[in-house]
Amino acid sequence: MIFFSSIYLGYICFMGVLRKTKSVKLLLSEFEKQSTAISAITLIERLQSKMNKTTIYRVLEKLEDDGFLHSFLGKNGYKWYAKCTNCSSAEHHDVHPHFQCTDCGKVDCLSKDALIPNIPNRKVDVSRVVLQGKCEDCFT
Amino acid sequence: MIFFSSIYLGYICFMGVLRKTKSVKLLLSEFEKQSTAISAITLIERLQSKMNKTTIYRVLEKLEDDGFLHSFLGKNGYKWYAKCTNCSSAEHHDVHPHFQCTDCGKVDCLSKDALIPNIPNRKVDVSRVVLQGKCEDCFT
DNA sequence: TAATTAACGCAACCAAGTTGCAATAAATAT
DNA sequence: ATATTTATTGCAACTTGGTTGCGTTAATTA
Repeated sequence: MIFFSSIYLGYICFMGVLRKTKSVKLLLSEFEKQSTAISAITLIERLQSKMNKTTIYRVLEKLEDDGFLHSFLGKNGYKWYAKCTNCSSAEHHDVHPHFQCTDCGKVDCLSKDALIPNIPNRKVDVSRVVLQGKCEDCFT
Repeated sequence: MIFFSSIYLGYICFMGVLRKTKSVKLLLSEFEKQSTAISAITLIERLQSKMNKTTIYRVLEKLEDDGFLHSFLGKNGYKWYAKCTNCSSAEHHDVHPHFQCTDCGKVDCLSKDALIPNIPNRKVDVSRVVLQGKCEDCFT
C-alpha cells in the first residue's frame, strides 16, 4: 500500500483517466521495486496467476500513453517497459539508449547524452537504441 | 545475369559454402537493385511467386552469417536486412544506426560516426539503433 | 444506493518467424 | 558425361508475442 501514497496515486488522480484497480496497482508495484526495464513477457510470467495477459498489455499501453512508462524493443523484438523520468501524456522525452546484457538479460536505461540523434536533412522523431553486451556484473 | 559477374559470384565461390541457386540469385538481385534496407516481409511479398518464405528466411540467415548482409529490427519488431560494407563471416562491423521514415517506411543506413557506443563499465558487442522520423522526400 | 462506464477475463484470433522431413538440384567424384 | 553426395528447397504444421470482440465485473459518479 505504501507505494500508492507516492506520486503515482496523485498522478493518476490528476489525470482522471486511469482507475486505481488491482491490476494497475500490481503493475505499478513491479516498476516501483525494480528500477531496470522489464519485458512484457516477464511481467506476464510474474503476474499470470493474478491477472490476464490481455490486461497486462492494455494497462502497459495506457501507462505509456499517460507518459508514465516508455517502451522499446529488445532482443528478438520483445517489448520492454521502463519508468519515464520527465514525460507526460503530451510529450515523451525518453529517447535515451538502453543497455541489454547478453548474459543475464538485464536491461537498464543509459543517460541520453550518449547519442547524437541529429541527422542532416531528416526530422528525427523517435530514437530507438539498444546496445547489447556484457554488464558490469557479467563482465568480470 | 549481369549482377552475378560482379563481386557476388566471386565471393560465393570463394566462401565455398553457399550454392549459386536460383533462390540465392533472386535475393542477391534484390539487394543489388536497391541500396536501402529491405524487410523480410517485403522480400516475401515480392518473391512469394518465385520461392517459399522459409527459403527466404534461410537464405537471408546464411547471407548474414557469411558477412554479406546485416540485420536489425525496425518498427513493430520486423526484421530488416541491408548490404554489409566491410564484413566477413568472422566479424561483423555494421553496428551503424539506421533511419526509418514513418511516412514512406523506407529504411537506410547512416554513417556510423553518428553514435558513440562506448559505455563505461560495460562491454558493448551489438549496437542496434533505429531512428524514426521524416526522410528528405517526405519532410517537405 | 443506483447509474454509469472504464476495466477485466476469456477465448479465439493474427502474423512473423521456425521446424521436420521428404523431394530436388547443385557440386563433386568416377 | 554419368553417378554420387549433400546442400537446398517446398510444404505443412507449428510456435509464440501480441491483438480483438464481447459479455461480465468493478471503480467512479450522481
